[in-house]
Amino acid sequence: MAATLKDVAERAGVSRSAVSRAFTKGASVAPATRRRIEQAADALGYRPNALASSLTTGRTKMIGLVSNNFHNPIFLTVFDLFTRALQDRGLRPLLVNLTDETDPDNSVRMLRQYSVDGVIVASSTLPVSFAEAFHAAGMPVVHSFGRHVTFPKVDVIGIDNIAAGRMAAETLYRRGYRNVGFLGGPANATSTQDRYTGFAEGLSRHAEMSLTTSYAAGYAFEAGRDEMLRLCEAAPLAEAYFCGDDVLSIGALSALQDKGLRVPDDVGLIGLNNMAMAQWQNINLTTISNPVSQIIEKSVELVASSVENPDHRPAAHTFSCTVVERGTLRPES
Amino acid sequence: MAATLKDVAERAGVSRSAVSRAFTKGASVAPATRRRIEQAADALGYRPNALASSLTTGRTKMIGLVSNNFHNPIFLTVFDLFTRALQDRGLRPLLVNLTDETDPDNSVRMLRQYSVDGVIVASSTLPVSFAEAFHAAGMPVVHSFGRHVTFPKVDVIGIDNIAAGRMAAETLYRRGYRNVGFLGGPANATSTQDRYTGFAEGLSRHAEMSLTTSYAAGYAFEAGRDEMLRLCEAAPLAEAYFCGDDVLSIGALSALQDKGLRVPDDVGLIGLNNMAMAQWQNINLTTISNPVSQIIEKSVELVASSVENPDHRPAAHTFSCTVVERGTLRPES
DNA sequence: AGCGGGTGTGCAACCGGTTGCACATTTGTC
DNA sequence: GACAAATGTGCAACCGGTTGCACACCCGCT
Repeated sequence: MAATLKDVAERAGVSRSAVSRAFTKGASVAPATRRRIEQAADALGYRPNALASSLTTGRTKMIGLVSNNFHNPIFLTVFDLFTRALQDRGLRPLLVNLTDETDPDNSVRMLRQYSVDGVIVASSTLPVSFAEAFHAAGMPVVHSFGRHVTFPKVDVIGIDNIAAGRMAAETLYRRGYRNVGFLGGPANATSTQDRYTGFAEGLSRHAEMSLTTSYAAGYAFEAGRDEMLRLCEAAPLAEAYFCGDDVLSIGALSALQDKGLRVPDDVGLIGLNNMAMAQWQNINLTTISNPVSQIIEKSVELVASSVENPDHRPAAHTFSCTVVERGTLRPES
Repeated sequence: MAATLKDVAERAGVSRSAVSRAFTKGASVAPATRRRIEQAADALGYRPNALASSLTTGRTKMIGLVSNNFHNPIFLTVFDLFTRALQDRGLRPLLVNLTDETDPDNSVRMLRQYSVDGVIVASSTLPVSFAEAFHAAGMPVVHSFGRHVTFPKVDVIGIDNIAAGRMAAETLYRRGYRNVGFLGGPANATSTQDRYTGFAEGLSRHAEMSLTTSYAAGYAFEAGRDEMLRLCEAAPLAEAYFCGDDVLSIGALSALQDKGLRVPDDVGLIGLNNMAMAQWQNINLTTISNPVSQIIEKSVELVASSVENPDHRPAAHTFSCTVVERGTLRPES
């Protein structure tokens, strides 16, 4: 069906090598031959087969994009930015949806079979070992939104969740809240753990602060809502909650509204991520920004460069967060 | 680095063909040989290279997933379901993000170079001709969420937007609204056009209905909000609006709340899609359901089967919508 | 023992490209 | 005009698999 190298070569009256060279940047081809080849190629609608050439060049220009966060609205932005950043560099995202899988073996095997040039693991919940499995299988890999560690085995690009937790603690303290709660995501997610650690540590700097802790079943609206409804029933509420993620905050907000409680007058809320929806005027969530686009830009840059330079030294690339003041905490007095 | 057919063959003391056959379903291999080969393969961690085999089999098991709706929250669900449905059949999604591109040439070229087995165009805004371009280039293609036409050149799977528009009209009529508005998505999107057509036609069956029309700049929260703010300034509002999409409705809702108007007491709203967020209790949007998961299941089934059977007869597969009663329209009297 | 049919395996060509090497041709230099 | 260097092109091998064909082998049957 589709024209091949041979077809073009015959039509142009040259060898297959000549045609191949006419299509590879930097090869030497006489101007006249090049013209003849281009004409023949145009006439036949010829395009070199990327997969066939990958066999000899060892490059497919495909990048595995592995994720498990298909329920958090922020990932719409994440996928948008990743795919565009990759496309801008001529790379193609091969998408892998993990859905509850925590064992990397399947993905590793599959992405090896497809000879991807590199892998991006985009997840704030997977353990460090997940991304390392790709590295062990010989693939360049970066872990975006992953846990910040000082000497990682693979590149990690994200925020320092512990610092973000501290920032939340400090923010609540300065607004005069004393009796506060942590409403985290799933307890086994690294981001939940680190945000909790930082939050608790930040609070402990101020003797008068007290903390109650609970975990939602997932990073999703319903999970946040259910957990907050439970809290409303169970015991007196805290004055303010640090939610492990914006979508949890919004769920919590909905629960509080249902219970007839006003935010921030009765209960304060602060989220994390600053996803697009947080600034919707009917939500107007005070939150901590996650510099998603910087993280993604850096991730793609790193995966692209470690394809070229396989023995590059992995590091943690950490971007800083800032508090975004909106309407779900009382103002600083 | 990675083990190849040859390595396994040498280790097992057989020919390369034997190894190949041991890995292809239905080929005849003596039990004893198979065992030796499997041992050797395990020892070397061998996995057949999917791309190399695609050269001779003509199948890559990759499917191009082309979309331009990376800002509508419903697409998070869409990507989740598509990737899972594809994976369940052993297919791999190669994601293409169009971002403002309306010319299919680039995508067609790229997906041909990667020899994808088929293409899914997932978009409610692209013209019919877009998906047809892949068909013309010899690739099996389905258009999910595309315009319903009676004799399409490629498979179209989605809802009948004209019928959905009529349904919205009828719903508003039965609830006693007489003076209504259409707040559409971008005027050049096929879904906007068809929903408008159906809505206007539905209204015209009742002499006493009157209609005002306006279009938001895109299928996005801010676009809906901005347009509704403009309407609030410009002229007396209609009693109720049919918004071309849930996310527009939510934007409109936010605008109305800001203006101190109550929904549904002062103004009614009905959306379309029934995305997850529409049932969030602080939104609680009355809307028309879009049977997304049926559409996706059917799309994947069709693309997979038209890979096997290339000269299959394309058709429009239309799923029906229903009104989802929630809190943004006054009750039927 | 002889024969027919089925099963298992290797050879070699092929899929659609790339690339080292050898050689021919052009170009530049004095 | 002679010679070296630079440039352009084809041959053939290779990337990692698949597959048609030929052939060897084993089995059961008369």
